[in-house]
Amino acid sequence: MGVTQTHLFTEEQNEIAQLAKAIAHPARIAILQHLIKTKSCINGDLVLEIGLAQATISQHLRELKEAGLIQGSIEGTRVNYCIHTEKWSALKSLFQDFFESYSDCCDPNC
Amino acid sequence: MGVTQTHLFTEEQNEIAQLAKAIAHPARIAILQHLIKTKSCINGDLVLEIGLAQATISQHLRELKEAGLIQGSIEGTRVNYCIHTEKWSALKSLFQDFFESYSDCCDPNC
DNA sequence: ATCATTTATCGTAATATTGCAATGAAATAA
DNA sequence: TTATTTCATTGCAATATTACGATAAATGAT
Repeated sequence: MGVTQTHLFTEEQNEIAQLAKAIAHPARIAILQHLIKTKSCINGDLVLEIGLAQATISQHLRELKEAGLIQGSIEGTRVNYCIHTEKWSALKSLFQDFFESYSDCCDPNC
Repeated sequence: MGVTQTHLFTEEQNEIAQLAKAIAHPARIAILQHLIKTKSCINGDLVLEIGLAQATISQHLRELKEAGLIQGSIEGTRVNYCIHTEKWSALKSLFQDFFESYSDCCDPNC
């Protein structure tokens, strides 16, 4: 026990949950917001911006990368991360559809 | 260690992360979808619908209730859960704003 | 009152997440 | 070459999550 029973659920349910989990930490929200604001940034900037240790930031970056939400390109000794536009759009649509599946069905005009 | 450093982040970052965490499990997505489809339901229905034990479903329902996303009303020995409309709308707006903060800033037309 | 039904809670085990110091790896600068 | 800088990875400790059996609490039925 202690492990999510993925096989019990649909692919969509698992996908929504997994992407929600990717953004289910304030540090990762902060990272994404910083990436959006500065259009790109590096690990070092984030360590100063957020108060967490370098190893911890790196770990959060990896999770966001594994979820496909960001991508990094190496520039010398630095790494330039930015939002993965296509994945971001896909996430937006997926969540939008999920949230609207409620309001749509209860909207008296439909 | 092992505990999220909430104090390092803004209230908004913590709120988005916390709500994302509330839906960051396929069982809770399945529960919400079932509530939306049937417009209301009870614990027992969900145990049959989803393959998890009654205690586990009850636990997930509590998490959704604590996040404010659903509310339950007692009907005899049963409990009738439904989506909390206002909170759902708030969640939708919060996520919509977050997702659009990227596309807006990168839209060449703005 | 007794029993059945339904949901919540408790206790516990297995696993996952969070955070960081220490160390590695890779490029640049001296 | 020998530092220095920057990021990734490893290993570990603390805490959180997931799941379920057992049990409690509350209502309704007999």
